[in-house]
Amino acid sequence: MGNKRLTVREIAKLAEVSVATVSRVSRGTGQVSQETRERVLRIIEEYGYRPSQMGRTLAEQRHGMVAIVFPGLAGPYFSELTQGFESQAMEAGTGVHILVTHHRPDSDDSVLDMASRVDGIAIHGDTVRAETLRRVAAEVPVVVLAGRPMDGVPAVRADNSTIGELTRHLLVDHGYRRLAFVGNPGGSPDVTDRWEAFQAAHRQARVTAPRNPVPLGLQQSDGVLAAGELLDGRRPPRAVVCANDETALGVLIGALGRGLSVPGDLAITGFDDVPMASLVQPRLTTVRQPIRELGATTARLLISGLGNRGAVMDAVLATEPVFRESCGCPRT
Amino acid sequence: MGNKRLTVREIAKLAEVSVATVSRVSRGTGQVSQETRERVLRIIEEYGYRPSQMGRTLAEQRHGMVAIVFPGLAGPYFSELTQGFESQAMEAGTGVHILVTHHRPDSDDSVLDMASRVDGIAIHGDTVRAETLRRVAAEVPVVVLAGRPMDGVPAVRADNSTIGELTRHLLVDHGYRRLAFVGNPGGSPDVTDRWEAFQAAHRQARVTAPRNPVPLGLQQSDGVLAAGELLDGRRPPRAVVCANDETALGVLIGALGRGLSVPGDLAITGFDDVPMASLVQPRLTTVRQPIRELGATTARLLISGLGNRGAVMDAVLATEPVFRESCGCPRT
DNA sequence: TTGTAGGCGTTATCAT
DNA sequence: ATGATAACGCCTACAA
Repeated sequence: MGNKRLTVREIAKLAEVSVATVSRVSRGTGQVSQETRERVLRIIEEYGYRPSQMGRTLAEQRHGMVAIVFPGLAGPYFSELTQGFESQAMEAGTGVHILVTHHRPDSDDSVLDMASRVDGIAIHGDTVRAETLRRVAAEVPVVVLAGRPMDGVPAVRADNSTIGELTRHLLVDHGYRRLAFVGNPGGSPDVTDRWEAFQAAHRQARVTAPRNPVPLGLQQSDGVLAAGELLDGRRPPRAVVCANDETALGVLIGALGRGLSVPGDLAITGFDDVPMASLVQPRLTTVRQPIRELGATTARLLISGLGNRGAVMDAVLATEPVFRESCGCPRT
Repeated sequence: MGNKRLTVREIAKLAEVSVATVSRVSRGTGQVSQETRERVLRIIEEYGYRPSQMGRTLAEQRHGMVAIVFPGLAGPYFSELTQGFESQAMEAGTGVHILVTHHRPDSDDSVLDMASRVDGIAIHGDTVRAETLRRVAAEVPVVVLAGRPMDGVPAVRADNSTIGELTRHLLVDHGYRRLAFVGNPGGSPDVTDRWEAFQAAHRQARVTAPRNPVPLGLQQSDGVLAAGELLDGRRPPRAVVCANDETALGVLIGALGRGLSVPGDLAITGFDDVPMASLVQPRLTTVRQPIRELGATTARLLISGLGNRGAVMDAVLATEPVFRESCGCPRT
């Protein structure tokens, strides 16, 4: 325990070869005679030698590591995103560093610091200020995840407009009036888009949209809170369009807890199509977004972009509405 | 964009001083005359110089970074844990690297690799094999989080036995028979402890415990699945003790979705006391565990332990039962 | 107060 | 096939 690790030089001395040979053997590059290789390998094994990342990083001028920056990590969304991202990074032999800002005020510093510890950074939505984004991009390749491209920084995102189809469905197909929107448009580009699509659908259906959204977060508990705010008021909405499934689930729980019938008294829709969406009763009508693919595409773009600039600048992944029962549709 | 970053030497030349002085100024150590400092600072500012982490790490022989290894990151538990951990790390001026294994078979390699990129590692529960834990501990300080100490590796965990009090409460105070336990004891030390406390409480109350638990994961969707398994069977349980709040919430949702009354037809308890626990209807009876503190304590122990070996070896944080309505207690 | 020079551990070039 | 040696960028005795 705590045996100071040996260095190339020491291994070289023990194996009676030069450091160059040890390096060649340990990383399997270049030509080394069978005999020498075995001798060196034996010493490496015996002393448990492992090349130091510090030295290697400096010599190779690369970290073999990329980072992904999130605002938080509650909920299945970030978990999926991470898995997609990591799967691709792993394939490229690159490690992944997750950085969570938790909306801390000094988080921009952490991101900047991170910039000098990795070969590239994927930044989720509005986690850092535009100014910071620029500075980071000046140091390492950056890809915006679930946001808009900016100043030459490419982006990967999902098509949020599909939530408009859901809204139209509620308005036109079901004939509901008085819809509410749960989500904070100022919180992230995704929610901004969704709120706008929600409004646009109202305009197209020539129905007056609510003036304001219910500006809460994206966690389940926020949905429960929203349910309280909406349902205990004087004129509860007939249907509520949520910025994501977690809040929709929260609203559903809140509504059922109040003895309301869903969709009878209140229709509810979400966004993401997380596993829970099809497990609850009634099942959740939502928009399916390829979260894993989103993460994977981001990683690919980031890692390939480490070399060549100027590939895709704005990848928008397709999404699709999933009609189940929480909106009032019959079970198929 | 892509302007190759300047090095100490170049800044030194521009400021007409030595590299030593630049270093002194940039890191604020040693004595530098007011005049010189300002001149150097101006150049640093002007060219946006920031010392390379690569060089610094190698020279200082430390990364200024610790890692925390998780099996996954769905749910509020890991989010809280991370925040507690980061708050302390931040105070020590240390960065935090989050590594998620996702139960991947090759994840042990990632952890090993990580060992040479950070100054210390906190490993959650059963995320790595014992053998791997040993090898990692041979390279850097390690703390086990939510698990037992092992081979000189200290641990920080919560007192899981309190779930026995909950079980006793259901058995004795409410007189329920036929309890079920949801959670996979093989999945993590925490669940192992909880399952054992559940059984022990049965023995003390002289009631026969169920032979087997419902061995599912710790996510909400697992709870919904468990509800299906338990409630659609021939002899549904009268009460179900869940390994954590997420699954308890899932069971609750599943039960309510089947038209059952909770706690009338089925009593439910959880573990953690997450925000949702007190927001659902009925509110969840559970065990409160100081998750944030758990993370914070782990970080402190890890970072302090970077220097001196031999501090606390097994910190067990207190937990307390929280009686609400899902167990059948009246609303207070 | 400031500068010189060696070292941190690795990789890679260029001889041999 | 192998070895000497120069980077890589920074920090820090030690010297001046």
